[in-house]
Amino acid sequence: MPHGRGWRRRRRGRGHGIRRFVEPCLLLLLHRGDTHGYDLLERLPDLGFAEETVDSSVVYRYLRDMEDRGFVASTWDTEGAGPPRRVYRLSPEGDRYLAWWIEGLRQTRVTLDRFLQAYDEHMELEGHTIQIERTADVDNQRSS
Amino acid sequence: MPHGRGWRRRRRGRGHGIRRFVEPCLLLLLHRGDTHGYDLLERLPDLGFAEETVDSSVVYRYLRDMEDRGFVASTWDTEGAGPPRRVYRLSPEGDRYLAWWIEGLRQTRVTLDRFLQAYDEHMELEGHTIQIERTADVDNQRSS
DNA sequence: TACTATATCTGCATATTGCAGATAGCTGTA
DNA sequence: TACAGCTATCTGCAATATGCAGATATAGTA
Repeated sequence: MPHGRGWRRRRRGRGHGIRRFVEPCLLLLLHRGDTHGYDLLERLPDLGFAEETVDSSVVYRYLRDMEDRGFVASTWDTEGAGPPRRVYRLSPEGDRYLAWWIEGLRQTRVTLDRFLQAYDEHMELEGHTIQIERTADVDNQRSS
Repeated sequence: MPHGRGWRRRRRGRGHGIRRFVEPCLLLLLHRGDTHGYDLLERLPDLGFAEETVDSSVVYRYLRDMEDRGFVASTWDTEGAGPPRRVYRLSPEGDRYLAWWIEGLRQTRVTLDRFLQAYDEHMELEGHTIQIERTADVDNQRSS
């Protein structure tokens, strides 16, 4: 539960949004080709994180975690300028993991659409009711 | 991060899915009319939780929390059979909170669609590449 | 040297959520 | 009466998710 008492007050966590969404994003980016964490971090905004920024710690933690689970493999790249980079490559398991994610996200979209449609339908009915009430009021005013 | 090492192993949390999604569901249900927690719990499956079940503790906690934040108000109903029920009513604040949720969920849908489209486009390109590679192979076989 | 950009990683606090179980009233039945 | 089962609400706990702050290190530039 949000601790904040006020409106929308939520210092940590983004409140709504899809859980663990960075994970499929990283998987897709890695499916396009091998890279290191910092590069992935910079590419994330193109992939859904237009408004919201992802913290670098989250990206690095997911990468390490996915390596532990065998979805990616890393090697050190000491070529070029700057500090060494840990370059990640998607494994066949990671490929299947991405497919599993996509399946889940498609289901999430169905759920989301169904909910938003339920909302719209309810509000439209509500609108009609208000319309009828207003008409009734007008009639009352006329008849009085 | 998921602690489980195996595939899809995730005993708690549903992994993907929309965070706090029960909250807007409860708000919409309450917008349709006042009711108590148990009734809301039973109505939730109609509203997006077709597959997954929501634990009763989650529902009751969100209701109490939203009451603390002024989005709903409760009264005890001791009429009728069974134990007393705490009946919730949406407040004007709760009404605006629902509207805020809807706004966020529409944004989430945009993000989700954009990601899934990026995936589909990438996979289609991938498919084309494979097609070209295969054609090249066939050509090689022919020329050899 | 000091500052900046690149790059990775850790610790902490908070938030989210499933699971287990406590408590209690009412209903039907052996 | 006893007890099983349904209704109804609530608490504690553990696992997970995630933002924030900051540590560490390399290399280029003023």
